[in-house]
Amino acid sequence: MVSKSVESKREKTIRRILDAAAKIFAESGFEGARMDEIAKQAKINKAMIYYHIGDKKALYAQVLHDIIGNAAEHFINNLDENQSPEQKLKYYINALTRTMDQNPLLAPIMMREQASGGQNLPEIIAGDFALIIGMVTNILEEGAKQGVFIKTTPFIIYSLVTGGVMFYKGSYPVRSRYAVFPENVKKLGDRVSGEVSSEIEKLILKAVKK
Amino acid sequence: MVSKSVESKREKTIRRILDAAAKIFAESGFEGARMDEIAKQAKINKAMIYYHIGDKKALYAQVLHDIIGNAAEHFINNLDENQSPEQKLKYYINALTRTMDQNPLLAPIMMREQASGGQNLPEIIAGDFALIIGMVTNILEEGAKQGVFIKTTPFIIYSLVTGGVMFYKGSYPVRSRYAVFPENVKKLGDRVSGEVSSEIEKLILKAVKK
DNA sequence: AACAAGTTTAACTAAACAGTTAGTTTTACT
DNA sequence: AGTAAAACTAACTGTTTAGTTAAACTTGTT
Repeated sequence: MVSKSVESKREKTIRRILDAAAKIFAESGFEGARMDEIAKQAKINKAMIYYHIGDKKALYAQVLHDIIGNAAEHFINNLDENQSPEQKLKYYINALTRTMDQNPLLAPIMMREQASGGQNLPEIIAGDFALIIGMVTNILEEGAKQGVFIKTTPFIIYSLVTGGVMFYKGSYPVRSRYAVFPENVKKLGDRVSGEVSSEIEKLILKAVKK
Repeated sequence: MVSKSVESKREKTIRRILDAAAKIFAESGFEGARMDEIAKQAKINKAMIYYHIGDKKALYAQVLHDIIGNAAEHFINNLDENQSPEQKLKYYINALTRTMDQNPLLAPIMMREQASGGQNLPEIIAGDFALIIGMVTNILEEGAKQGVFIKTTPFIIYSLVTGGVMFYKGSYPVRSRYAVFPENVKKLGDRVSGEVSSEIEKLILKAVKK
């Protein structure tokens, strides 16, 4: 039988590996990530990755599930069905920005996954995305039915919000690296919850309200 | 002296290399791209890349300049300064979507560059982006000064539009691959100019108009 | 035709890489 | 204390990769 302390040691090693892997995959992408570098970052022997988790693909799938799967679940479970469509749409933008700030690796990993056409995206994760898209679609259709929202293509709204937030946050390293960018851009940070979220909420609601 | 026909032969080889490289870099990213695969795709000997252009980094920089630099220039030169801020903002969205459709490699390459924090982004290309951001900023500030637009953070509008368009277009392979996505999403294509552009123009203008 | 400059090729090298293995230490349980 | 399973380590292997080189071919010029 496996005792508690052995279990916790195992879990600790796995946690170190997954944290390091998420960081390296976010920085360098699947192809750019080096197993030796992940091991070094995690301060464990490289063979431990193969022992506890598996090869590079298995490790990547695990990282995706860890980061995206949990976020998606949290997202949907916390939506209050009794709120108005306006409030729900605000909730979505607010929850999205907070999730992105809480896990800064989400934006780069999602962007890379999209750029590669989802070559390494497990179907379960695609299902998580589908749930969120369905949620936003319902909010917008409910609003249109109630006559508070204009008729829109929900996926376009979803794209503007999700893509916009990812773009804003993801552009931070580039914005801050190069001196060529204008000062009004250079003074912005990488935080999207808070003021940025408020402004996006206002803009999007103004756009869709009847 | 270098004659016409030698020159055209040289140019032809370089063109083959750059076209192949753009495709492979878009599909696989900088780290994922293989010099042998680019050579095979271009139907030339791998040594020709090093002879005519240089190493992998130089090739990537050349591809970026070819795709982004030209687009950015075209963008700014075609803006009609005599138009109203509303018309200019519409022009920007319209030009962006047409550029994205004309060059399908732009979206994935830009997304990867952002995800990597611009690790391989030459400063000249960053300057091209800065010009476009400056253009959008001017349009929005001009509109606000004239009292036709509300006061906004221009870079947020820029992010919503650019990120939104890239997200919509970039998500096409994932949307069409997996059966889990709802039908209202599955029926959408990857084209962003035309109907998608019109709807984004309407939404964004509605959002920023006083 | 002879030459030189530009272009192309196939074969090569050295380094980096994912993944393995045999042997060692740690842990939990009796 | 003894033991067996689990966790770990260092050194290794075979392959893939970016980049090179020397020799051959092509083209324009005299």
